[in-house]
Amino acid sequence: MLDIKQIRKEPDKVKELLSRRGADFKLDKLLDIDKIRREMLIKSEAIKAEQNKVSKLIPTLKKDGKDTKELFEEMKQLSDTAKELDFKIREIDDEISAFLLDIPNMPNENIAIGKDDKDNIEVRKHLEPTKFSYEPKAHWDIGVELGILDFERAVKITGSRFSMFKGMGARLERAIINFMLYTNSSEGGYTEISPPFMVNRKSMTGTGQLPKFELDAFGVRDTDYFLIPTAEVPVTNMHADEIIPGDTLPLYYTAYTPCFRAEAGSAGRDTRGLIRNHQFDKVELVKFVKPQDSYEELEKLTNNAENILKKLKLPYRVVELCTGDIGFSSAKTYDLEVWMPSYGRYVEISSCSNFESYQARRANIRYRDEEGKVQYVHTLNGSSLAVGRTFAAILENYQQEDGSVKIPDVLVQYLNGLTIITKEGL
RNA sequence: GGAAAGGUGGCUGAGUUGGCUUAAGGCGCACGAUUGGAAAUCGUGUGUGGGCUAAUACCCCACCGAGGGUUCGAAUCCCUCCCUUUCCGCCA
Repeated sequence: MLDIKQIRKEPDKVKELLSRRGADFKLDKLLDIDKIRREMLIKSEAIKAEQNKVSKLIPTLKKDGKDTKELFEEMKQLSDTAKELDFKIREIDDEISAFLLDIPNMPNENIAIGKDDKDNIEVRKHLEPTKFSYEPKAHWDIGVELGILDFERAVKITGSRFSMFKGMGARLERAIINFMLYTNSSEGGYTEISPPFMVNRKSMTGTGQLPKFELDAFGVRDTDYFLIPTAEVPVTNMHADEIIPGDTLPLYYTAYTPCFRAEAGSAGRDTRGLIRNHQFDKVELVKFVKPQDSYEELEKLTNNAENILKKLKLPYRVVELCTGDIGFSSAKTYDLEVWMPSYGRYVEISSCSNFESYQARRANIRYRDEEGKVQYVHTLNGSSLAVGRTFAAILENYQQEDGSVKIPDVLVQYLNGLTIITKEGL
């Protein structure tokens, strides 16, 4: 969340930056109730100071046999007044905190101002879109024909927007995960984490999924737990309510998890194949860094994610998201988009963001700097990569005219030397 | 899921017949003294959040797992919840 002190100090700057997202957040109302709160707080604290003073005198008064009845009556009055004030302050606190939790992060000042994804900026490109001498097939056709994907049975077992990997499909998916994790830990220096796949409400709030986007998440019945929509949630919240020793920063983590998203609003788009499902696998990168390093770290993290695509020899481009398209908690985001022949365009496969102190403030993640001062860390994360979409991209970009699919070189060692998936080979 | 015990500052550990505790003592840590240097010893300091403020200076408020309550006053009494440990049950 945003810093209420900053909103007080430079309201115009905050308003201006937030307005670049294309919405109005009524900060004046927030500032009004904040002012009332502080006035009441000063009164309440003055009363408590008085109570403390008197309390220290009472034992002596009693010992001297003085009559304290009148004093007690006075103090009772004060105490009641303080309680009334505190009750109102608590109400305002709840109101302020609900308000702040619903306000998104301020976009970084330097990113492109825009309305939606049409205003995003292509930063760079790697490899040309794959060319075919025949009409390329979509991954859902390739996978089903090879018998490595089974959508019909997934729908039978669960429902629409679920998928199932079979035989070499399941093995290929596992190979992709292992390749990503291994590359991230051995080359990127990320520590591998295998976190819980369900988290509590506090964790979902810490990273920004709640309270505003509760409908997008799957809750677990009769509990207050949620299936994680991304490993970002458990891994970022690892350090919630902690003060991290400054000399241990930066911290790099990578985690493979399934991800569960209800995404009620997106029904109707990308209805076929692996692109938009309620459950998908993802390998995530998460960083905790010092504020002054966070933008350099974002570049490095994006490069780490790109590195996976490069090694897989998949054509992709890097897009800088404009102010109208960045996520709720993000200050700056690069999307990696892979070439998807069936779509005839690039499709998002990774999203790398710098959240600055926004999540750190929500989740209370701090560190002690060189001068011993406690301050909020900056958090970052990015997918490296979404596994289902990587699977789809491999099928589509590595497909052969006879319906088989070549295995990218870097994955061969994870498949015991297998170089091609054919129907006969199953 | 059942039973019991317990959650105190960076760690350890007192305090639970409510008020000389503004949380004792010890360890650790930081600085200083001592020393040729070190150890030992001695001294001083040692948290987080909030308010006020130019201030990361004073001062004030809050915090003994979390949240309520009783009281002039709560680490201490009451209620609810969470967690930990041990034992039992169930189970991969």
